[in-house]
Amino acid sequence: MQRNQTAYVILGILAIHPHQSGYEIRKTIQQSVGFFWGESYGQIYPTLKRLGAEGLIVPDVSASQTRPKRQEYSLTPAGHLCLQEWLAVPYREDPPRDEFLLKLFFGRDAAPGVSIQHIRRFQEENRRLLTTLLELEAMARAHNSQSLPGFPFWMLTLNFGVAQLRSALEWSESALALLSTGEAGLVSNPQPTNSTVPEKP
Amino acid sequence: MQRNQTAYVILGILAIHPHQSGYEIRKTIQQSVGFFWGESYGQIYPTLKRLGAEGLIVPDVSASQTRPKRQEYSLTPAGHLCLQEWLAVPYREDPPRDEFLLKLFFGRDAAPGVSIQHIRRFQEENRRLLTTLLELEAMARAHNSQSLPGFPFWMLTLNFGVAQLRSALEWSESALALLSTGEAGLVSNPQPTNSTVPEKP
DNA sequence: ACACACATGTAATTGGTTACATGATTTC
DNA sequence: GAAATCATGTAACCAATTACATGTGTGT
Repeated sequence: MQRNQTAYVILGILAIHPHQSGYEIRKTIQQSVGFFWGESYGQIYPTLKRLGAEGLIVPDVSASQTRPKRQEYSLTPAGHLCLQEWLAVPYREDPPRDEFLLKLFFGRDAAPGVSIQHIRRFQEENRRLLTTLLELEAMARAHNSQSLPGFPFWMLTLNFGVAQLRSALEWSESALALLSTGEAGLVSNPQPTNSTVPEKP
Repeated sequence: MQRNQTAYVILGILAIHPHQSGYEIRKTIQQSVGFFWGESYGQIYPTLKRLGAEGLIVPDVSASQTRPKRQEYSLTPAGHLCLQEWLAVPYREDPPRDEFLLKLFFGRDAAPGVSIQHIRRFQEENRRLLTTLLELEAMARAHNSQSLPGFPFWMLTLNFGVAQLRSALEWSESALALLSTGEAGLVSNPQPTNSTVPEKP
């Protein structure tokens, strides 16, 4: 097996952004790959220790300007090599589990209106996420970036997210339309129907 | 806490299709919700026992025509109620983890060509899955179904899958285009470029 | 005779979340 | 001086996969 995924995210983040502490690494993860990857402290701190013991990262001793005590780390050459090797290995897709789709699939056995509610929530969350991603994209384009060597890859994943969300939102409209004829029932929350899918500006 | 997801899939499957054994339940899962949900035997058999002990399902005693010894189960009224309650609870989305996107994101640090390889594989797998789903859809439409009360929900999830896959495939084309200018490197496997995205017939 | 699909299960391990414990620093 | 956020960590728990063990029936 040997799937230490957490370790590799940390290596990858440190490769882009050296001298970060566990706390910062987590924040960076949330802000950059957050929409398709998450890590908890309970996973990060122990892994940081382990990576240090294996010589893949080193705790920064210098530049003790840090206000509260905190430990920053950087990649060693061995760590960078390790990251590169992992990147070359075919990706492994872990078994998918989408509770939203599952509940929808079993919608026949749900009380009337339930599935519609789920789809509504799905829509709202996807809209929210989509606007976040579009903002991120705009910032990235406008701001510095561009010339950074990581930029195209970062854009690629962003574009992927945007494309998936748009398609999910389109689907959700047709899904609601389909269920409204026949389901309906007690459909609360008519909602001011805030526009529809955000478009790129 | 309290997310017994496995238990609910089993209840849901038995609600649609009673008198199934653990082995069959697993097959049914793979064939129906397989593209967004998976279960292993190590999870199914113990859960079956537990659900029996809780009175949510009953082992079928009758109709012992089954060639090899095997235990079939059916929902009890309590089990059906339990399923309904669970369906009404807002879905919980578990933290996303997409190793493909992660490796792509760190593509800057990969050897040349690596990211392209990943995308190629991604494309192939999505094409395969898409054709499978389209076949399923065609069968479902043509075949019996239609009138079954579960049909619209089943279609909804299928349509979702198809939409997501199409959008992913479109994205992958543009991604390859983007990486080909600059990456390239030693791009093996020029591949006979088997058409592109399958269209609906 | 051999292999493969049917069929049921258990044990070990792991990957991961959650909750808890603790304390410093900033901001209101 | 209270609250929020920065910051690091540990322990308990759990869901799930994997590998193993075992045996029957079917087809070649």
